[in-house]
Amino acid sequence: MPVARPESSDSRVIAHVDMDCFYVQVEQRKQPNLRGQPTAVVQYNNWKGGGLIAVGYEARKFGVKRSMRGDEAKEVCPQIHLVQVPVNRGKADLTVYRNAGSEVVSVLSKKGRCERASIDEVYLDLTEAAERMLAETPLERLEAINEEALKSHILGLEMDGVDVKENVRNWLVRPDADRRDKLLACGALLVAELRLQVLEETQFTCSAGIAHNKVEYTILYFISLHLCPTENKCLSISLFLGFKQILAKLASGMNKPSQQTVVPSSSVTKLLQNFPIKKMKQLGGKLGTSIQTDLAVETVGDLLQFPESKLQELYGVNTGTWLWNIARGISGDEVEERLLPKSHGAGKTFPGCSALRSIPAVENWLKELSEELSERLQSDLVKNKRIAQSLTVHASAYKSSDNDSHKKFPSKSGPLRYGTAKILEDAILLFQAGLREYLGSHNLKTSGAHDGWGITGLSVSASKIVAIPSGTRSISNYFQTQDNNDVSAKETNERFDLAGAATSFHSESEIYTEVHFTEPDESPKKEKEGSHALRKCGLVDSGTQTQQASQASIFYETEPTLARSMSQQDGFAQETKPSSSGARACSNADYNESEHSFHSGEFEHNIPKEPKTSTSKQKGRILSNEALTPEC
DNA sequence: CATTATTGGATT
DNA sequence: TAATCCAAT
Repeated sequence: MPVARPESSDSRVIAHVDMDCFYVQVEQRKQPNLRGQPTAVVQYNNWKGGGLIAVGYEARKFGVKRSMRGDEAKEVCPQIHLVQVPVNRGKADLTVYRNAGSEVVSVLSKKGRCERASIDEVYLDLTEAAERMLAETPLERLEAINEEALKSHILGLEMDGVDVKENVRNWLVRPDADRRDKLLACGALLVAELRLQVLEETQFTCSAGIAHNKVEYTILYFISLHLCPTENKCLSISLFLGFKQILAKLASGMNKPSQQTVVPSSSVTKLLQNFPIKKMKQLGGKLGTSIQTDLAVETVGDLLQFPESKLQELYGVNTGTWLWNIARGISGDEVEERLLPKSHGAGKTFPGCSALRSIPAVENWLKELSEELSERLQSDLVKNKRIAQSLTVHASAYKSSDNDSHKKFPSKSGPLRYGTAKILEDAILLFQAGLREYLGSHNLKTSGAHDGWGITGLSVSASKIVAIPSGTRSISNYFQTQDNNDVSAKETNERFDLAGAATSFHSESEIYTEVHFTEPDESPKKEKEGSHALRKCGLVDSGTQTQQASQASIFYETEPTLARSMSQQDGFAQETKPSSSGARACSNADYNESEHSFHSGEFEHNIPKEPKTSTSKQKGRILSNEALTPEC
């Protein structure tokens, strides 16, 4: 539930920066010939042309929409360039976009507190910078104003036809403005600079809103979403909100991306008055719906009539006050300093007939997912000196036999051990625990026998990430929860020596850092599993169960970067891959969405991936070719 | 079971 | 801490 933080007469300067059709921009930077062309990014091309996850502005003019299928997009815009999301290990790989997002963050985080809100969005708290600017340079005497700042849209500012920029300039430097407006004006200047800097350093354009808190931004987001593409929508929304002039103005500027908009507090009340309640952040779901029905409220303005006490008794004290404040554009939501994600996850869905129906099929996919996750954890460790402590496996499933077919598949989690093989091993155990519970009394019998169940989604994620304080040589201290008995700190130390052996080298355009972990003399082999924490959780059945503390005991295996992975992983694969042809043959679900089968010429292929030589993958290719049905 | 893949946050 | 749900993009 939303929690209200007491806060009023808020003079912060909060900006929200949102990349324009980010994935498309990333692809266009990679292939500059796509610039100016109608372009969309699509993933998985073998079913109805794949799903669009980003649509460029040129393509939007043709009515191409996000989450159309590639085929539909082609229908309305035959010239469209469809770029595939990179596929690795049989699944979409968003790494390039994550990295591009990081580039942007590193520019935007220079002027104030910065919160990475998603892969392509950040919040900035520019209060201090704005105050400084105001103190140093009284706006009235500001000579050179960034051209970009002059293009700002000021909500509520009447545009009397003449020179728009002059109008904006006047607003920005208006001597009789109150302090809060002046701060916003400074914010607008700062953001203009930042956006230019982003463009210079990354070649990406972005749009931004500047307001006194996070909530006000919601409005901008709504407006930009709905006004952006077409004139028609623009008109209807304008009428709907009753702000024809302002919004029309805004809309005309929205033709091109790369805009910024200021929300002076004087404009907030009017804007919120007719703002649809369901579009407010946090109210898009059930709470929003119940407010609509309980109170017959359609817009934020409608909420104003209800006293705080009434809202509190209906929705609880916290949510009640939160609502009361929101209706008045008041929000104490802080911008959290956070440049890095709090968790990593790799997942894939297996819709329709692609559902996984055998344990080996599931294990194969868990392997792919675990590899990706491990790679990302490794990179996070090296780049950011952070360690994840918890591993979670989620699945969704159906059960056709039992009438109870819509039972939820339980998620399972436990301590995370580093190393691809360890992660896979634990992921499999967690999955099996989930499956047993899911199937209840059903005995899963032998590995391949599917008893009317199917897995329609799988994901493996890592969370509880903690930083290793810089200057620390050993990390063991940062893992253990108080009770640790059988794995001594000393032993863990021996296994992981971060600062000790870090070297870096260049490779193409990227910089990799290689960290050598010291291997324990006697490698912890299978026997070591007896002490694994999962056993303690009862997730594996073993007679020889060693008593084990619940601490996150982490065994680092050496993780070199490129070439090595083959031998090691293949070795492991053989170990874990329970069955071969038999079980595989019965499952067309095995690798049914591999990247090899696209319709030639229909897509702009993403940099031909180097043949990822993995035995499992090759087997998968062969299999999927014969197992693929036209629809599937 | 065809809006996928990820995130983050809150509740219990 | 684990599991579950919800919301957002």
